[in-house]
Amino acid sequence: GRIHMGHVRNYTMGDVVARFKRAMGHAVLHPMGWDAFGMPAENAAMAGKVHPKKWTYENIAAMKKQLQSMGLSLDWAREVATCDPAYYKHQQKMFLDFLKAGLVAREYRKVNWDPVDMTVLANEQVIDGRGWRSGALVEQRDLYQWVFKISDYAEELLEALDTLDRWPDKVRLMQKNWIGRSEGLLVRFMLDAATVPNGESELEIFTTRPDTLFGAKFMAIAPDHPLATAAAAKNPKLAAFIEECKRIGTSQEAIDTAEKMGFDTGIRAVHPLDANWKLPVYVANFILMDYGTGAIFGCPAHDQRDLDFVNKYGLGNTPVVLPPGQDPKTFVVTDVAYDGDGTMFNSKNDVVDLNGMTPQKAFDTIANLLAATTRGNRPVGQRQVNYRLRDWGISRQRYWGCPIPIIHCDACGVVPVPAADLPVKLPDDVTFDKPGNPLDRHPTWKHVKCPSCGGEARRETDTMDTFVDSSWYFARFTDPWDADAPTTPDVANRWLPVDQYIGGIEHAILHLLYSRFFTRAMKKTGHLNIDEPFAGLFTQGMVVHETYRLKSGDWVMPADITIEGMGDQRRAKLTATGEPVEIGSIEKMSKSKKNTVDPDDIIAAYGADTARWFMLSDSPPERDVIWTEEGVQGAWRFVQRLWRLVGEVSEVSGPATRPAEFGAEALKVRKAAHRALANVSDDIARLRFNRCVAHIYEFANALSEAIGSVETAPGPDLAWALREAGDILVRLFAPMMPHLAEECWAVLGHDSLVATEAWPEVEPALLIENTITLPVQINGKKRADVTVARDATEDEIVAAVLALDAVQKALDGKSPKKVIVVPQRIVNVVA
RNA sequence: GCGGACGUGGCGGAAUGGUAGACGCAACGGACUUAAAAUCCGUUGGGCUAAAAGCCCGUGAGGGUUCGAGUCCCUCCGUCCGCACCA
Repeated sequence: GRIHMGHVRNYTMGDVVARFKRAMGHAVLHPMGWDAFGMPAENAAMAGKVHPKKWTYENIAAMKKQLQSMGLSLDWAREVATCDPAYYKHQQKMFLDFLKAGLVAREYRKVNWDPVDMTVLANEQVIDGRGWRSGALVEQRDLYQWVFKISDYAEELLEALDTLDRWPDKVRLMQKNWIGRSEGLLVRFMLDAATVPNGESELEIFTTRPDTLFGAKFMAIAPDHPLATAAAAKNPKLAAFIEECKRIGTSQEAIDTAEKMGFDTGIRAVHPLDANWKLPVYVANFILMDYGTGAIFGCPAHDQRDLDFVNKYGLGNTPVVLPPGQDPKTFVVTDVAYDGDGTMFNSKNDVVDLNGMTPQKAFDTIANLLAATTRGNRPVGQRQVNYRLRDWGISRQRYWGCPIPIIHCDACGVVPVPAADLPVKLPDDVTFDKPGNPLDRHPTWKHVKCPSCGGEARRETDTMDTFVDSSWYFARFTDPWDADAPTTPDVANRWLPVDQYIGGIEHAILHLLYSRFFTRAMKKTGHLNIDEPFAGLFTQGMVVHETYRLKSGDWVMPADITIEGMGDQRRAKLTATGEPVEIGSIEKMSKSKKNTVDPDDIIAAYGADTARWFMLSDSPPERDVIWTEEGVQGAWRFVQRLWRLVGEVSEVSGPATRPAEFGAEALKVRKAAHRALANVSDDIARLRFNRCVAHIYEFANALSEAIGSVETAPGPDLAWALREAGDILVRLFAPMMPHLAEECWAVLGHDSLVATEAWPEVEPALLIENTITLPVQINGKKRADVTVARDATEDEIVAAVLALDAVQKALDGKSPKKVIVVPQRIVNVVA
């Protein structure tokens, strides 16, 4: 099988990690070098709710100092960490292929802008709820952005989720919600000519509830809707309102506490089903320009936001969907909108009669009616599927990233860098002394000749989002030696998709969705011919640890404290000074909370095998592992025990030739070994490593007992069985504790490496018992056991059960109402 | 607000609708030792009981389906996660 463990930012990562490891003498358990050294700003900002600027420059200074102390220069770090020219060459080529295929666009976009760092924030950074998006630090700007047209694949990405049957439902659901498909209707409302600012004739809205058109009370448009802008030009109060919305709109607190605010523009819209029905057009702060058309019609009775709005502005509501069991004469909506199913009412005029229909039928009726009604050669209403998923903005105003291979020429416009000139490399001599993009500030780097006309031109100074790097590395891995192309399609198609991808849940949406898009884009451009990148996905938990904090609020490392007492009496103090320390919640290991355990310390104290064993044994892999000292010590003791046990086995184990017959003792050992083998094999395949560990403990306990009961020299059959058991035991734990296993394998007299040995074969006959013991229930409660032959008939079992004392006593001479025999499982007597 | 997951001993956790608590940690008792550590043996959900046998109660709370429910269904409580003014 092919397994990708973890998510590596790019192909140079191994090199970065390896070189740091060597340079620092530091064991790196997780390939996080890129985040830690390449992108301190992003990383720190996400982890610590700290403004990135502070971290960027301080961190780079700190990093520089650290590197100097190691005899290395910042230039060296940059060389390693920023860009593998080979990888970026192919990435740039692919970017240009995507461009040619219409998968890339340059959009004049409203972006979230960090005014202090002068950096565009990625979409996800603003909306993902982590840390630093406080209103004071984010403003909206209009800017050119390079985007990948992932929204072209919205439907396909959504539909194909059903084919990913080895992905967790949770991740599929998260992606489904992220794509956010909704079916509705685009409706063109005429505007009352006497009320419009500049002769505008109509307003197009998107709705998923055209069935509730008769409940309409108002229209609302986004503060940055063109109609709002036009109206504001002639209405200073409206302009002030819009300004206020924009100011508040970017702050998350404002959205959380969201008060619905609106401003009547004075414009009136004409109801599409009744030319005499005029609706006021408001500018409202809860309408998003990004979604639909940036305009809605409000039906307060059946939409909570609209209801909140009308209740504030006194516009009233008319219910048009009657909930089941309600009386149309008395049903009213006051504070809670009704968005459920029901029967249409209050929905009839000369044009159409919806009364009595289901909302779905009414939806279709209106959709068909408005599709058939035309104005100016276009239908008034048109079915439309909308997606929440937006195109992927990849432009970053940062140094750390793959340069976008584009040249801007005043005469020729946007010109791709010719293939022969790839890769576009980052300059080495950049300064980080000022905020903003060092590439843009660089004196010479961006000035180039236009490849098309030869005139003066400028390089694109944006670099790519590093998610681009991670979106196709798995394909590159299939043939990293191909110098000419990003992939060797034959090779990639043979290897991919990845059978089992293992990563953290934090990548559930972005990384995994981007990779799925990239796979499609690479298929379209001929780099791959597969549909999905990852056939199986497993999301593993994190290692977490208690946090410790001083009165002053400073966090303290676990290594610096001493813990006394137990349970509620547990108290911690600073080892050095005795100052009391508060024991806090268990959280993801992070540098900011200092609840990390240094891998060096673990390895020095217990060895890597113990660390691995503990992490596997403690919790199911999808759950977080709580790192505890006691738990690790327990694992360590077991390592010692295994070592002794294997030594004992090697002393008593016997001949290499298999005896023809096995006595009872030998058979018992063999059964234990093969049962453990069968169980571990099964659980490894299902990634249930904590159960594997339990089976190995059980087997080791059984083997110890068997050896303990050998008084003198064992007979040849037992000796052979012990030898077999030892061999199986070592191979069972070899994947989990490879170093120990190799040592043990040698002790058992093998010349080979256990790593190269085949997995042992189960002898099925040893898993079958001749007699089975069934629990006996009386009225569903366990009262006794019965031991019968494995192939006993149901009648024989019933007879045996009815003969039991406990059953006799319970029946008290009566015959049972019913006896349920579940073969190989249980017997239940219903008295 | 919407969506999802989860809730089992002192702790981490086992349990295709079929003996609840596998296995481990911690704790307690014992053996070994001058002693400690390590190691080995044993006990360990609660209650009734001197003890054993036996019985009763126990998987967040309440109800339901079933011969049988930790597991399935309904209501509620709690915790965690994701999305969040998406029309």
